[in-house]
Amino acid sequence: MSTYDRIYEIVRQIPVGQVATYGQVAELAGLFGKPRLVGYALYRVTSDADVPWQRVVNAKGEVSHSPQRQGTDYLQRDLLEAEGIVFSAAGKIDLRQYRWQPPLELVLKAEG
DNA sequence: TCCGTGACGCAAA
DNA sequence: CTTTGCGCCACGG
Repeated sequence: MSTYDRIYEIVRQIPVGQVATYGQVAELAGLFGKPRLVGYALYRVTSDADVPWQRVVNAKGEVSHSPQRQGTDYLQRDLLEAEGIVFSAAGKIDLRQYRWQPPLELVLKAEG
């Protein structure tokens, strides 16, 4: 069970139509204060990995862009809109509405 | 073993 | 609103 495996484990539990932030996923994976690791992990996700990577956005409710992604950022937005998530004119998601509330059991597990 | 490489978050100015 | 600076580290070659 590698660090990245723990991250993927959390992401797999985000329900359709909801999103989590990188920081949130990091905490639930027992990596408080290390949100970058989540980004690094998602960067390595492959299409056959069964991980809904599109449901992870940054703390501002935006899809994070990077030259390295080569268009998958637009794919991410498309996938989310297909799940019913609405983007503002500024390209942002209302986290108050769509943020995933993880089950208490998961939170307690993260706190160890 | 060493090193380059990154989808972030937050506070301050 | 924007720009800095810093924390932080697994993974592949």
